[in-house]
Amino acid sequence: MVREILDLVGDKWTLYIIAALKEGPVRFNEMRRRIDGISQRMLTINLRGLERDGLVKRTLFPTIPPRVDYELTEMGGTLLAPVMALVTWANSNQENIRGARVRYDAS
Amino acid sequence: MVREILDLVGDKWTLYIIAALKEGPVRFNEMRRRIDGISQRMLTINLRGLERDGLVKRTLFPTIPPRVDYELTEMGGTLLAPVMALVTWANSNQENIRGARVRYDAS
DNA sequence: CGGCATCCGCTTAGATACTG
DNA sequence: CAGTATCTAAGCGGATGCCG
Repeated sequence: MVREILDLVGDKWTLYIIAALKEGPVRFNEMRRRIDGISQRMLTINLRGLERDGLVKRTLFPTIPPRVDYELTEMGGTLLAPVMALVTWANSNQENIRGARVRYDAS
Repeated sequence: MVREILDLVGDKWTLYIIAALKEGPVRFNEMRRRIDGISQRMLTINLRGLERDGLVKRTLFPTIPPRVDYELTEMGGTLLAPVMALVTWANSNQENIRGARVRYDAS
């Protein structure tokens, strides 16, 4: 079960979705734009999963055209810190990693 | 590039490998046993990738039979904290997530 | 023991088209 | 705008066999 959850939070897109929601509610297409490279299909599937797991809340405004807001739930908010720690780590270590790769590939 | 790194840490097995190395050097087959469900092939491939990225150090002892130790590099060690934060989060929230799923599936 | 090479099925995700 | 449906290829990963 813990395994299942780690597979979830360690999923390719989950990190980006959580990070994209850190400022507050975001509409569907706005998220697509924020998460470079994600397809409509993948965003939908992953958002459904996160909603099912109680990490993301979906709010439909039945206007025309329809509007849907996604935001972190309370539990989703508690995941933000660990996720952002990872993002920060990635930012600060990109140079080191690039260097390591160059050295490795050279040998 | 940051994207590439996040894909790395968000990889299915990376989190487990890093976590498995937190106590110190571990031999290949010992890791296999610690990481439930990973195949030899996947462990090898992922360890190579992490070695290339400078996160894991591989030490070969040319004895018979051969012995190979894997351990976190200094940079790999700095990734431990964020990763363990995620693991801890997964542990503390498994009940909430299970509950959320039951509620979602019921509706 | 700690791999690498090959084969292969099956999931996954991207592209595309369609809808309320 | 925010999806759903369908198709397809690409690759992920498991199984197996062999090797130093």
